[in-house]
Amino acid sequence: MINQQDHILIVDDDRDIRNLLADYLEKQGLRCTTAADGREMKSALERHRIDLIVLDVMMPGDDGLTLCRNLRAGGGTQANTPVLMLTARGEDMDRILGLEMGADDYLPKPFVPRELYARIRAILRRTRALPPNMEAPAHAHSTELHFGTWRLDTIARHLIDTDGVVVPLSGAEYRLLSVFVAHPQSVLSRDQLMELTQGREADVFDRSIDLLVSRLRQRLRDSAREPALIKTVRNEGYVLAATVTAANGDKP
Amino acid sequence: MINQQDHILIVDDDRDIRNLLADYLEKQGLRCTTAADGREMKSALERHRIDLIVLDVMMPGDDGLTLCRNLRAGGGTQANTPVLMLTARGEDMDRILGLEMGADDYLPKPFVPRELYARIRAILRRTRALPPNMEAPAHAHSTELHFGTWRLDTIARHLIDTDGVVVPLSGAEYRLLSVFVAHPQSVLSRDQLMELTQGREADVFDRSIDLLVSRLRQRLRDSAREPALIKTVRNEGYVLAATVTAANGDKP
DNA sequence: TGCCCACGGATACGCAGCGATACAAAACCC
DNA sequence: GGGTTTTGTATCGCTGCGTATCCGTGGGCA
Repeated sequence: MINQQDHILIVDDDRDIRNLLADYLEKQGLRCTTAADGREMKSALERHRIDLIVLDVMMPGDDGLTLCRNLRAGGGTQANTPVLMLTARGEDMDRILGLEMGADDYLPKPFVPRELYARIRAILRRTRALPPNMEAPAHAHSTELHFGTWRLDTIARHLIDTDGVVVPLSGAEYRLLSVFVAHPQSVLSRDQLMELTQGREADVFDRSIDLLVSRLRQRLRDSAREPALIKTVRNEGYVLAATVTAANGDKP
Repeated sequence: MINQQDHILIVDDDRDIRNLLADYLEKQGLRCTTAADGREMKSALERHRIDLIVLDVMMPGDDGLTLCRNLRAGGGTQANTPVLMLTARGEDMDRILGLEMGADDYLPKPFVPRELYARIRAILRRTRALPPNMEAPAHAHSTELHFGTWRLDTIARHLIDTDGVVVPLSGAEYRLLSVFVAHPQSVLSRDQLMELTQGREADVFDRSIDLLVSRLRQRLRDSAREPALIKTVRNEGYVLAATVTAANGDKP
């Protein structure tokens, strides 16, 4: 498969700065997405697998500090994404890096893009190293997700039906299903699914997602004709038409 | 969590290093105490409420690993204090981070103080974030780790099944399994596994990890076709699909 | 209503990634 | 130093997943 690029999300209200930084970083071989405010940032985080966020402190509406704190506190799947904060000189650096905010580094303006790139690489190198086993015992979130008549065991990475029969999943199938259960009842385009499962973009006439959905439906014993779980939305994508409830898989 | 300064204990036999680090960290707003050996460390722990210990591995007398293990096993009030281990590159990183030793992170020398500060912040943030009452189990020093139907005896370095039958492991097999057990449910790439088990980089078409996994699966009586424990994630690596719990191996 | 046609389902097939076995080199052990 | 155990290399075969292709179908439009 391809050399998976790191994906940077740049959040800044100034359009020129956003584009300038994105252009520079892309020249250095990074992949970039931009967002103008907290709302766009949130939506970008839902649509892409982001490796690092560059966040401006000074912004109208929610400022960078607030956004960073919310990100960390939110507990979403991307709550631990590294953050590099862009600050004006003289701001309270300690607080930014401090425990409350939880940024991974900061860069005072003005700066040269080269410096930004260097810091991004440094942070990525650090975080790339294995996360030390912070969460040894039972995970905060649950290990079994119920939807329809199925349970998805997120530890064993397989399905269990009502009779307790285990249905194994391949790696790609598990990733795809994970994405669906993370976004139930919302239509996911092929681009989004591609992005969220593989972190890469789809070629123009890529049908691999269709095929994967087809294989997943077989696993779920869901027919394409009358799908109970994964419904096709013509010209748009697919939807998981079921409610997902979290339950911990503790056995008595 | 507010203005109360975090208090770091630096344990290193080299006086210059101790002072250098303490000065730097104090400039960053942390409070520091230093200790030259295990005895001083113990006494500092009795006299102060320490938030994090920076511990050098290489020391005359008791080395850092021993001190860390004793700290965890001792069961004192500070038995769960986070530990950041300073190591020479190529040391047995998986054991350091592993559940047996119970360090929270390590930093290979040489490093820049800034890096140390960043990691300290990261650890404090993580441990702060944990609910206050879930004490101990995370890092309780234990000689036996349970996962699936197996127990891993980390002293004898072998496996025990439900019937008490002992399955021996070779050195490489044990190291690999330790890494998996220290990072359950996360997909580990071949590069990471190579790094953590051997401390060296993989050649382009190195298949030694595959082979080792295969041998380990045999030991665990886990088939590659329908793996219950070590699952293959195509193009990515392997994942231990089980929860790991630390238990002390005391038998009634 | 009937035709068109684009979209998506299904099947076939190829390839690269992985599993397994055999064998060689290296390390270890009396 | 010879035998044993462990670990890496070479090779072959299988399979998961992607591409190619064909077919069913459903909606738009006259």
